[in-house]
Amino acid sequence: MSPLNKHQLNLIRDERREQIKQAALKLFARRGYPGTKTSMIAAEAGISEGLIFRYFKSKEELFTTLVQELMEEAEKETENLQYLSGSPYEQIKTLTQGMLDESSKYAFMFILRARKTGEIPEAAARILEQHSVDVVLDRLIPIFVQGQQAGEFSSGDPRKLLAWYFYIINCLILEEVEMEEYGLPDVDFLMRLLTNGKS
Amino acid sequence: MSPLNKHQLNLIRDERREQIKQAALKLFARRGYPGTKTSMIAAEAGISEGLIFRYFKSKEELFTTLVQELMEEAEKETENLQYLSGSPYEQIKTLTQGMLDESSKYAFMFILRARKTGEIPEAAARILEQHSVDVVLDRLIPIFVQGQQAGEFSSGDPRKLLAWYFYIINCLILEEVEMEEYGLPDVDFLMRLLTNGKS
Amino acid sequence: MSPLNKHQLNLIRDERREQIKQAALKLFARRGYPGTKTSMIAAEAGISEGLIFRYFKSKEELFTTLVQELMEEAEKETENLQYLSGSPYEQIKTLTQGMLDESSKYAFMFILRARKTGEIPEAAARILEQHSVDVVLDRLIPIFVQGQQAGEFSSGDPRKLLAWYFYIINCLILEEVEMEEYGLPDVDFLMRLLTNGKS
Amino acid sequence: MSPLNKHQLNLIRDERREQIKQAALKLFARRGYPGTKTSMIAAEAGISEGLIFRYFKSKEELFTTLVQELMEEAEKETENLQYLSGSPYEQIKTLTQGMLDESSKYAFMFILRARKTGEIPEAAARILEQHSVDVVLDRLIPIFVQGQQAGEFSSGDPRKLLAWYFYIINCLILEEVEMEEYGLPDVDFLMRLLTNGKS
DNA sequence: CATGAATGAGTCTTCATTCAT
DNA sequence: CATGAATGAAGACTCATTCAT
Repeated sequence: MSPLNKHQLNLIRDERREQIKQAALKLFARRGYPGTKTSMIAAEAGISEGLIFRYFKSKEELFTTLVQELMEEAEKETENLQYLSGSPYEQIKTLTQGMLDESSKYAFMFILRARKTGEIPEAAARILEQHSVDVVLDRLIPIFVQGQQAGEFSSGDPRKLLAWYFYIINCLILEEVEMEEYGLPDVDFLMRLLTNGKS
Repeated sequence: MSPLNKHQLNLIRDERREQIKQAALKLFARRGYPGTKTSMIAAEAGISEGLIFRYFKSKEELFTTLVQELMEEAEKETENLQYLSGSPYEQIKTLTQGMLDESSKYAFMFILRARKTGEIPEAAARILEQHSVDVVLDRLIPIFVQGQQAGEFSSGDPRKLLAWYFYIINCLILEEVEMEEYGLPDVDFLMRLLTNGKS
Repeated sequence: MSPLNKHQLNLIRDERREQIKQAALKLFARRGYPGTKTSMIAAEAGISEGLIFRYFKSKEELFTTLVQELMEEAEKETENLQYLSGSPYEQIKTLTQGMLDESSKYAFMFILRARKTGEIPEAAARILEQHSVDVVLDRLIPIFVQGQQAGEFSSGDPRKLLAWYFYIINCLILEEVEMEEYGLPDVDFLMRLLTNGKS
Repeated sequence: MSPLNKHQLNLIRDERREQIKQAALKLFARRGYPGTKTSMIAAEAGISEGLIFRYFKSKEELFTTLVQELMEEAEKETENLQYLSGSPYEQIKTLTQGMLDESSKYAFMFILRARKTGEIPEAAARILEQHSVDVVLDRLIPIFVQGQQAGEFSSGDPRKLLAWYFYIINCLILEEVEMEEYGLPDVDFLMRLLTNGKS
């Protein structure tokens, strides 16, 4: 009787849900939680405003869902750090490049902004608290120390240097301004922060 | 005749005005124009919400006043760049330090955020347009080139290197997160972006 | 000890009170109760805003006092109607002129506006209710009938004609617009409403 | 696809818009711009306060829209004056009757009040300035003069007599108080202002 | 399922009123 | 007594959310 069978409906549902999540991700990433109006999400997703609420109980749930899923992904990615290959320099560079890459840009931006701004739903805040950032740093320290020993990286407290370095990378991701003239600083330029500049 | 003379009243008015401006500066700097509620400004200034409107016609005027005054100050500061002393490295370092300094932090953050976000009152946007950022960069190029010749700075397009460098400094100012463990990256660390790392 | 003795203080008090009442009368008359801000009254009276409240407990009390006093005066004036002299035409004309006269303009306007607008304090409304407008009309009817018999006024229900006539006079008082070109209609013109136009 | 087609939605929108405009017209006409609260308009229209703002950007825009539309209509009506028929007396009477008629009452009252009170939005004031009232008067003068020659109207400066007459009509429209006993003065009564009273 | 009209709680702003001086 | 700075409750407007269609 119904023109669409159950399976087809599920496909539509999933697709719509994804569509909304993508739109929301981008907007929350750039504008934060309170700065993102549901009307903007609807416009970005190309749907009506009301429809969002058939897929997510509230703006809050939509946001929290995104936090949840992104953190799970991040967890997995963190695991994959061990499979980085090449010299220490190359490994860090690859990682950096990955972070600055268009494809994952909004995911990083979203999480970073959520962390920075206190202004997120309680539930989302709790999820974020469960996932420490330091884990990543810890994994990178051995690589960095190796690089120091190889003379690729400048000497100094590895933890501090990496913390500062990634702090800067994070800031760049968050700001995302398209520099009109020169574009984003390239990765080799950024890596100077870690090297002796001899390379 | 009057219980408080005119002079005393003016002092009170000026003080209140300043108090409101300081509170607003801090909040606008961190949260942007729409993200800052007048109730927050009142709370930060320790006054009632209504009082703001005896000193400023509207939230919009308060914001625009800040933009105006800060840009005038910036203009003056730009003039002072010529009086920087020391080696090129030291000059850039001093400048950087000044930008990251607590005392001027909110001023920079305010202007940077205003520029980045389109979401400011029309009037404020027009004031910002009148003041180019590139002026500062142009003033620094000769210094930088001198530093390159002296071997203090790495070679490369001076304009591009400086643009990238200050872009990063700007991002740091904008983000302002207190890194729990190590604090903000120190200036010598940041300056590695410009040097060969030999120093 | 005090530079002003009690008597002098009372003089000041009375004068100030009168000053405030005059200012308020004018403004309430023109703009009605809610349309008149206390700041306007203060400005019109040339005093500070706060001072009003040393002489009147509230805007409401100020308004109600005015209603009260004006109604008492009106009562007296109504008595005086019997002393009008001249022909019926002249008597009505004199009365009309008196109503349109600058000196009593605001008093009439005030009361008329108060009556028309429901938007006045409860207490004021109750005072107004106690004083019927019809009393005046009733007093005029004999005069008007006399005029009809004398051929000065056109025939017809005297009460209705007078009611309409004064309704129009009231409207003119209420509107008070300065007609640029010709000024307010003059009384003889208005009186045509009551006469045969033969005069 | 959509549950209501575009046409139906437009009907709803137009109807609501009209509903709001009617409610606003009535209230603005009676109470003026600042005296009319949006909550009153909502109540009068039988809708929620917020809904007004989906149809009009602001109270100001709602008011200005009304001014605009009413002035356009007035323009057309002014054109139609030439098609008045009957004797001069009948023509003026018809016109007067039209102005006092229930159906157009609020439109006249609205415009008259807007003109009288300076307290309207800038944009509305500018529209009003573009439309002179004198045009109507000028059109009526020939008719009136004809009536004078025919002995229907009393002699005297036609422009002045008409100005006074319509000034009074305007006042009546503005005041609109329902006279309990006798209702509004009827038109023949008012016309006595212009005639010799012989008729 | 999808739409967008409708609602109401919260923000910006005004204004009567209070109060320190 | 007189001032004007300060307050808070109410009006204008926005936006997440609901719901008839």
